[in-house]
Amino acid sequence: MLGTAMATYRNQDLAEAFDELAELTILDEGDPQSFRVRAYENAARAIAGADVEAATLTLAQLQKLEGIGKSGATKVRELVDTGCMAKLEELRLKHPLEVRALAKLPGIGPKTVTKLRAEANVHSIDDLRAAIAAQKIRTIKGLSAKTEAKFAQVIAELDAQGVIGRTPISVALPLARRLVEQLRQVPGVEHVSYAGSLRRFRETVGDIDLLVAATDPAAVMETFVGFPQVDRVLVRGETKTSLLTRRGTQIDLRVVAAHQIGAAQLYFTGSKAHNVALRQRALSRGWTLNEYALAELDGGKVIASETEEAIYAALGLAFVPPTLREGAGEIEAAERGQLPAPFGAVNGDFHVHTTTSGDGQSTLDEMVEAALARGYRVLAITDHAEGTVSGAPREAFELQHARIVAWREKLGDRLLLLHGAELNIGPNGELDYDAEFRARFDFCVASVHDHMDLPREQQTARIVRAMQDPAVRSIGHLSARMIGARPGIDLDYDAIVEAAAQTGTALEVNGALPRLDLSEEALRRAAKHDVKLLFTSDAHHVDELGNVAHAATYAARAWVDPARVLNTGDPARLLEWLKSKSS
DNA sequence: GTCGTGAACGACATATACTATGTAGTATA
Repeated sequence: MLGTAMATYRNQDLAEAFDELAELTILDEGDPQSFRVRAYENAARAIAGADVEAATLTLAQLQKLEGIGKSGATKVRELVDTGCMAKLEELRLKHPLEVRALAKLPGIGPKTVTKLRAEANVHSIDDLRAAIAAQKIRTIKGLSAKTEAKFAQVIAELDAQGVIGRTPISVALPLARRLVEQLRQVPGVEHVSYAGSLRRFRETVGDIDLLVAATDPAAVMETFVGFPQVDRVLVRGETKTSLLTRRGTQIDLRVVAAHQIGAAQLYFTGSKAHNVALRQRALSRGWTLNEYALAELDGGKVIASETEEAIYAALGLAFVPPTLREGAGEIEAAERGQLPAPFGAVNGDFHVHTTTSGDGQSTLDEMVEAALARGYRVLAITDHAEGTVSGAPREAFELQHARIVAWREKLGDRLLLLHGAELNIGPNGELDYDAEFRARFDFCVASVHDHMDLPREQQTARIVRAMQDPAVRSIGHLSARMIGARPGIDLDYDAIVEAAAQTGTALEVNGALPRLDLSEEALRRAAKHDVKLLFTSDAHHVDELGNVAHAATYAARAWVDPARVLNTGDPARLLEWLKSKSS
């Protein structure tokens, strides 16, 4: 089976193909809402949510899936049977990756891309830089010097964040997990993992490093280069292969012997600064550390190589979690046994949407069942309030309240089910509904969804004002950034954190991968005040409840003290805080 | 491109605000 294209198309791969088709069709037709685009998106959703492997279905069976018609079914079969979809290939040629990167810049949509390509010969971000420098943008009909300046600013901001040309973790992590799963299927493979900055949980990654221990490296490489995600192979050797995916992410695969995997993981996880420090430490003990082993300088006798734990232990260090390996004092802390304590298990979620939100995909019942299955003690249902596009009117919340009350009878003490809402924070700190209606909720998270360009003072003031509302218990995705796509709003973090501490408002660490918000910077600032944190999923589907783990992993990068986090470990602290709003 | 009704064709269409331009494009959960 392996080595043939047929065995390798899982529902996720097929759904991705239709999502890509939708993305390319938006560019092609210049309309994000065309019926064709929506049909592709529906098809992607239908396949992703199917409870059978779509690749095993016939044309007729495929068409029985809601949202898949004749054309979609034919495209699925074509891709599964031939390893390629003509329509997709055609659009990829027409709209190369560089063009798609252009379309992802904030403020630039499909229409502008078309105009830039046709009238200024701009086909990439670099072309755009040159056109701006040459003042060519202002000569295009419908654009002006003002637009030109806006484009320049957008590029400058993304450059400052260093995200252009890097892959956001929201793309890299699911891709890496999928590749790991695929490589596990290869005969003779004993170990597969991802390393690099992705394992350290950085927001964006330059490439994805995969590590394999296998008896037959050649077979691994052979299978690897035939994966459906592959666009082209950059380097191919016996132990190292690099390739580029169709989304433009570079993947490096390295094959090592099973007994060397610990040293390899350590080396390829980095960071460089961490590795340098470890190697110096090894030298001071008369040893040498490389990607194969920790060994004696004289004679080369191996001290440790099979696990990272053994290598750290041999060096007299506590195990350093990958998230802390940045060369920022972690070695010294590990030596003294003063690494931050790990977070306890997450015991509740405080940012969860259901189908009451226009964009929610799981029902209240499904969310409650899933929370029970996860062993939660508390669950706050927080659907969008009227201030956002997907928001629900009062009546919908009243209806939901009745259903939540009914659930409470069944739940008893097992789960504290809170009726909440995600309130929108207006440009001046206004909140949805009125104070009387808001007071009926058990838990409100308030967050910013628009007016991203206000000056710092006003952004800060709107959030501080929201925190002063008696109904507001936490602030959601504080900066409203989208990693790699949109910078966060401009905020005076010290003022925010101080106000949060004063009002007893928790700050959410939103674990949705495109957000990871609080940012590391905000988390570090929060540590200076007595501010409480909540790890949340922002789940719109039961499958996304696991985002809380991302929040925890990410927060670990900022050396967050577990005592600051309300919803991990012993629930007593959490339950007490819930009763405590100061006003 | 899909669906449903009736066997070929029409319905489907977040809504709203903002920005830059002077009507269109983009962003938002």
